[in-house]
Amino acid sequence: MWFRRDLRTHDLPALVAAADADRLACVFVLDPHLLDHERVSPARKRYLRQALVDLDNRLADLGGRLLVVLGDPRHVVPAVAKDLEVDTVHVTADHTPFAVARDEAVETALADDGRTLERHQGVSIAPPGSVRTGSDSVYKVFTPFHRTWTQRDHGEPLAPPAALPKAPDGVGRIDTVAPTEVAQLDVEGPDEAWPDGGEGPARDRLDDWLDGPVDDYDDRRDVLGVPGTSRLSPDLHMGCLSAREAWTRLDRRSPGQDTYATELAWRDFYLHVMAEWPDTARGAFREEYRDLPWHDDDDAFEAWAEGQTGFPIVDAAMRQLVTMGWMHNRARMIVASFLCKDLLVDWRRGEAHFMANLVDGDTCSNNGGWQWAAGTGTDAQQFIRIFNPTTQGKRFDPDGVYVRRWVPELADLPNNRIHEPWTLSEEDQEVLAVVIGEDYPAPIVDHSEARQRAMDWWSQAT
DNA sequence: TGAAATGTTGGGGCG
DNA sequence: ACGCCCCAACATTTC
Repeated sequence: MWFRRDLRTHDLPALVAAADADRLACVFVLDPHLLDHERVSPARKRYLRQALVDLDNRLADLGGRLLVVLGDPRHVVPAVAKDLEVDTVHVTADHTPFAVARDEAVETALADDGRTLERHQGVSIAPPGSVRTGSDSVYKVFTPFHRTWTQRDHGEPLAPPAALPKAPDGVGRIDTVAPTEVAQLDVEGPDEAWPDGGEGPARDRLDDWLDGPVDDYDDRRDVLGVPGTSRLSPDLHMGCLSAREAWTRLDRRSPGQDTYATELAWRDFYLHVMAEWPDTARGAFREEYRDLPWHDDDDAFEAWAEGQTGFPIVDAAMRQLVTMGWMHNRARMIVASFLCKDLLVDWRRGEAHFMANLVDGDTCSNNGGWQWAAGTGTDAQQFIRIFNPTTQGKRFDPDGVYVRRWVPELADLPNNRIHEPWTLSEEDQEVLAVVIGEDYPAPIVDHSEARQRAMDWWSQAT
């Protein structure tokens, strides 16, 4: 069993199948890719380390253990398979272009020695490609996808195996590192802000979520200053939770549960889109938007990334991202619109910045969300969708709780100014010690001018 | 899971 | 009591 982003024992078809063998080794390969500072957030490394320890403990309870091997899986997996003389390597199929290419390479190398790579379902709720239109194509629009997807029987979650087979002889010869000793992932961070990784903490979070908060999801999911969302995204991304189990355990007793189920469907949708059209990982889903003349404006990008745009709601969100490794979904939409429309910076730069900082950074969901914001994706509208950061702030952070938390220099502003501090009189700026341009940046763009510029740019380019 | 412009409605102040 | 005006709140249309 080769674990990747399925670090759990519950509802894991690959593990159930692997547990049927006479002998079983459980392996995780720590790819140098997972250590790249430019691409993987510290919160995510810490999560991964804790998840490996948790998984090792769980496997131990079933009579197994987790072998953590350092290196490139393209070499490590075939080599370990050879050393242990295994017939079959079981995996949970992953659908990003990177994962698909990696698995094909491993499959080929295994086949050279007569071994098999066996893929199982388990990242998404419905297998990619299985939800199809009447004309037998993959859906490009969410709403009809959702209709079909909801009617589908996704099956019942599987229990963990009762026990695991003995390890193969020769397992002691494999060069491993104990899960508790993976120094490369030993990252210190603000404990209260970073989620603990692993199936144990993830299942606790799911239990707590389903125990009540999910029923208020409909009303509270867009309120930025309130913990009204599930916060399960890292658990689902790393596979410490089965999305299918989360979905199955909803009993639809409240609008909140229905709305949450729809969010799980969005996750499946973007995964299905990526599996079918892998080029979307590199550029616009819609061909006509692949060569838009985005502005290569480094100063604007830096101001955005550092939370120094002068728009409180944007700056709050960007600072939350860097500190927590996480950002509220409503805020993700706001900052994405700001980067793509107000600043006209290529959405792929924002996508990469998110991937490098998010604890949950998921290729499919992140890409789908960015393309939604940029207007290049499956949901492209005839009109150009441009968020007004001030309006969004007033609507979704009416009391300024979110802004005050993440932009402390604005904490003393009254509610009716907190989302547009530049409208304070000079006297008020002095009194409140928030002089615009000194204590807090002046807005780097005039939104209404930027909006017009974006609309002109869009009509020129398309 | 948009924003802004435009249209409609209804309450309150006032002559 | 009534008409008129203003304006906020809400709905619809347009981009």
